[in-house]
Amino acid sequence: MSADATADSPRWLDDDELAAWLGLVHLTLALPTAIDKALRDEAGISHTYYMVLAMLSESPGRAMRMSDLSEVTSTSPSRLSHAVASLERRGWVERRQDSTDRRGQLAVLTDDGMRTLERLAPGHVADVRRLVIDRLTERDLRDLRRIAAKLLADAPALRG
Amino acid sequence: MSADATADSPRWLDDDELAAWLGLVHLTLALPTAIDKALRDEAGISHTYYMVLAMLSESPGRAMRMSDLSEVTSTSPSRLSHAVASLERRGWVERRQDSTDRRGQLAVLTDDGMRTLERLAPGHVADVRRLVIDRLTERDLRDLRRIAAKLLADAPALRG
DNA sequence: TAAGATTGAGGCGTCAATCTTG
DNA sequence: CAAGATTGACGCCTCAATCTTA
Repeated sequence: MSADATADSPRWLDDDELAAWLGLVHLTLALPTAIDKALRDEAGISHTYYMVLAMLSESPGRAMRMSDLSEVTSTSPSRLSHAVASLERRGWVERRQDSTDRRGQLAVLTDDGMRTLERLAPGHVADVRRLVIDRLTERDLRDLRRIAAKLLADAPALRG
Repeated sequence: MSADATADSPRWLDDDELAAWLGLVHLTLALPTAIDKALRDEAGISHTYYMVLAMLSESPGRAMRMSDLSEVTSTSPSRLSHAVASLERRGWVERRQDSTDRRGQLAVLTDDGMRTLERLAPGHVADVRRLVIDRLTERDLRDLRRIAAKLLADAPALRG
């Protein structure tokens, strides 16, 4: 990190660069806050927890290995462990040993967890539309996909 | 929140909308993590704390009212109180009563805080360039500013 | 030795309650 | 009563250490 930290003359950001950066910063602060609050009011869980339920629901057998689940949710192994432990206490997820590799653990969505997800999904999608999708044009969405893909691609620091 | 939560047929996201949304989600998860880690390794503070120091440094007298500081850093009053308390313990910020309105508190950047900011700034800007700015074209930056502005403008849920 | 996963401690943020001043 | 700000409890995330199996 910070390879230029000791350089004498760092290249500061010009006005356009700063505006883009600050826009992105405020977005990364405000958007998770809004989404988290909506889900917390409805079901007492964060967006990360919601994504765990959602990813499991679309996986064969409603089950995934912890390590795979960790990747698709952009979550560290430790964070995921805590999250699944918390969801297990609520009865929405169960853990089983992976039969093919005894180091692995499988997270499985319970019927109760599935019902919770189905109860939350419509409101969540409505929030996503209201906060993001419906505020943007087709062109905006295309540009957003392109920019996000560029920033996430081949960026060790921004991916697992 | 979730005005359509009880609707029978929510409008689900199509593939393009979902790709844009998930791109934004992974960005809002990965980017703060990377920026936080860099600053934490250097000085033991989060990006939010860094922004507090940065905003104070550019204010007249290196001072701002808590409520104003709260707005420009996209931070709740409570969160800011905790942050300034923590920065005060490190000796980087001090608090004073606002002389014009005795309800108000002024956060003031100390000399030590200024030195810390000057030590961190070059590395931080280098990180921002490496992770974001230098990966995007002029056109990308223009599109990013436009999209961020749209999402943050007139959105009660995404602003103070 | 590495890979998969967990644990407990400590830091940060939210929430609700509270205090003071306008 | 409203506005500005703080506090303590609780939940989530990071980090480092640990355990088990490959």
